[in-house]
Amino acid sequence: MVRTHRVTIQDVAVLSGLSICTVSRALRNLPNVSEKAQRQVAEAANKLGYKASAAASRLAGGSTGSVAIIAPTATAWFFAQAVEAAEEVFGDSGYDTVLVSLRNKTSVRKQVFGDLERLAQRVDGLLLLNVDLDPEEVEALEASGLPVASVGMRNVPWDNVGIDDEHAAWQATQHLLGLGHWDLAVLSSNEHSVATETPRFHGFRRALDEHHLTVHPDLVVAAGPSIDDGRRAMTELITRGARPTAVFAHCDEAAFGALMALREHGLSVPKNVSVIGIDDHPMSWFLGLSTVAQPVADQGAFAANLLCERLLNTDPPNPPSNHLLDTKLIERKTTRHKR
Amino acid sequence: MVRTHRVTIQDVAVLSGLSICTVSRALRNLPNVSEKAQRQVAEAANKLGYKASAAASRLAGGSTGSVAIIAPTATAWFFAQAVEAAEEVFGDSGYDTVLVSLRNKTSVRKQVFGDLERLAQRVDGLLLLNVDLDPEEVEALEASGLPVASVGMRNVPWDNVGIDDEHAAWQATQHLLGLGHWDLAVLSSNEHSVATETPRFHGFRRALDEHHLTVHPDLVVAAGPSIDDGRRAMTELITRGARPTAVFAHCDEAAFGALMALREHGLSVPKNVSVIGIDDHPMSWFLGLSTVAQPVADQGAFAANLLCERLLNTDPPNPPSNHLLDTKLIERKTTRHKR
DNA sequence: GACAAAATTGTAAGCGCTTACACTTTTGGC
DNA sequence: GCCAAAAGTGTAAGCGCTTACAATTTTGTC
Repeated sequence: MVRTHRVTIQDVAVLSGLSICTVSRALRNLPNVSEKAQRQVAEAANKLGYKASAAASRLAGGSTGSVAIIAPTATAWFFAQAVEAAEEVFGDSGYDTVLVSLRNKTSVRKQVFGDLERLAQRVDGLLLLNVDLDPEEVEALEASGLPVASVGMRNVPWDNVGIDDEHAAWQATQHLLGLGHWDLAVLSSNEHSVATETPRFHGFRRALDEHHLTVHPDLVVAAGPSIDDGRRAMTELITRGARPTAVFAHCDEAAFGALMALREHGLSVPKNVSVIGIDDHPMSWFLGLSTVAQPVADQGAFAANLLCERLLNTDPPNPPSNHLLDTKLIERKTTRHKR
Repeated sequence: MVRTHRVTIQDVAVLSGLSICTVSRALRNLPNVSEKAQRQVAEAANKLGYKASAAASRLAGGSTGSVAIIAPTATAWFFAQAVEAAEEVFGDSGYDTVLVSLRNKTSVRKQVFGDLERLAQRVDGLLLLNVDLDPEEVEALEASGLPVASVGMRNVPWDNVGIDDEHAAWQATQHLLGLGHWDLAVLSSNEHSVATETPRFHGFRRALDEHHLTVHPDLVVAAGPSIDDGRRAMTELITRGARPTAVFAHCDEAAFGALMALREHGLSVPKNVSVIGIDDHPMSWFLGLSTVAQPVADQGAFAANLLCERLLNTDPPNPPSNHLLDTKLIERKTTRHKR
């Protein structure tokens, strides 16, 4: 069966005996279409295997059938998981997924948020993963008119799904403190690239506060969500002469890196130093890494679903919702009571 | 500066004092445009900040400004790395990246390759990552007219970048054999979902052949590119009563899983069992995993560049090229001479 | 210089869809 | 039954671009 000519809405109109306009409305489930017409159109479209042209639809003011996922990086474990989970949801809802990795580069970031019109032209909605937005960017997003949903963000004027990052960090830190450690180092980030790092740092600080301890600036070091970054950060700490008895890493991958650096410098875990992360990466169990577990794919899928709902629901613009999923402290072998 | 109306090609035409048609040609660097016109158009477009509408362009028969990356999964380390590297190249060339994860599901796969027309409608080109295509799918791809490039595939009628998978597997296996092991297990795949697994299995077998050994069916077990799969596969092997003295895993993540399973069953590595993988994952160094290193991001970026070239170059359709990058055996602590 | 060929530019017809608006039919109340 | 309101349908004008093809200008040759 060779078809030389693309099946257009016109063909469906002819076959169904209705006008193009009615077909268009029927296909999009708009009101003012009789059940009979609806049925005829569905039948004709189905028989013809009609698929609307995204380009034409878009050009005429309709939807693009795509959504974009914006993430600080696409390689880190968390993001790869969340992206795939979201992509699945989008795919099942008929949307193509455009992946935009900011690659932790200011230039890319400026390019993306500086020209949201371009994106708005090409996608129907945006899913932001842990993007640490500044107020101007939030405003630009609002101005773009694009429906947005996010994972791991705070105080944003759209649907969000995440964990209580501050609490998760508090749990981890509290665990360390409970073991008698007070010289705590943090592998965090001052670059504001990953949104979850700020609340996690706050959670860390709050736990210290509660024990009447203060954050020692020399024990704070930046690390992105990667093994290499964690390793580099921990190495810097050690090289600098810092000798914390415990380390809180903002994610498991950074913690892995820390474990590496510690071992490279002859420090044994947990004998000399305790280490804890957040995530519960599949490697963590094997390495005995204590951590705070969070559901990752769930967050991506959940947020993607929220976005899809907004995209489909035309009528009642519900107020933005914020959903926090549970986290759980998992004690393993990298944390131990201070001797 | 509020702009109420989208800058169209019309605006550029007016400002440059030329016709829409000439502007369109100039913007796309088509022939038959005087240098003067070219300059005027560039200037006007620049001043106006003109960006062509992808939808309009596409509808009229032009390009979409997007490419799709198709991968068996998006979560495995290899794929996350390759995807991000490719996405960067595409982004720098002005293309949006549509991510399509097959999620190792036949249904998704059929859906994607069964309706390439849909994709052809929405993207200008395709980058396939280790997709183990059957002949019909290759044919469908050819029929779609979409420019294609790939990573890790064999005998395909388009540009490909990869490593010599058979050789890499041979290197790994040879290493094991050289250490005196002859009861070798393989964590491979019979599902034909990841393209590199077949040649790797062949490489494994060839090494055995050369030592006049044969592959023992009981020591072959399927495992996708994930820690969980590796763990499950190794557990199955052990539960089944198999007692190989060495294990070759088709990728490092599967090897990690194998290490876990071995430890869970009280088998120590490398004392009781040697383990080797392929990849050189960032964790491998830390775990002391012997492996065959391959450049991953390079492959993704390289293939993406090849695709971009095809997309841009209008004139000479060069014959498809195949590029093999080097691999290197890295001996670490999970492999040891058989006692 | 004249003239054909080559190079450049413009005209206008779509691409396939959405949507304002006009038109026709149905519905419901009295 | 009558009539206004409501519901359903159709007409036609774009959306912003590409591309035959026609029109114009430039180039090259003798």
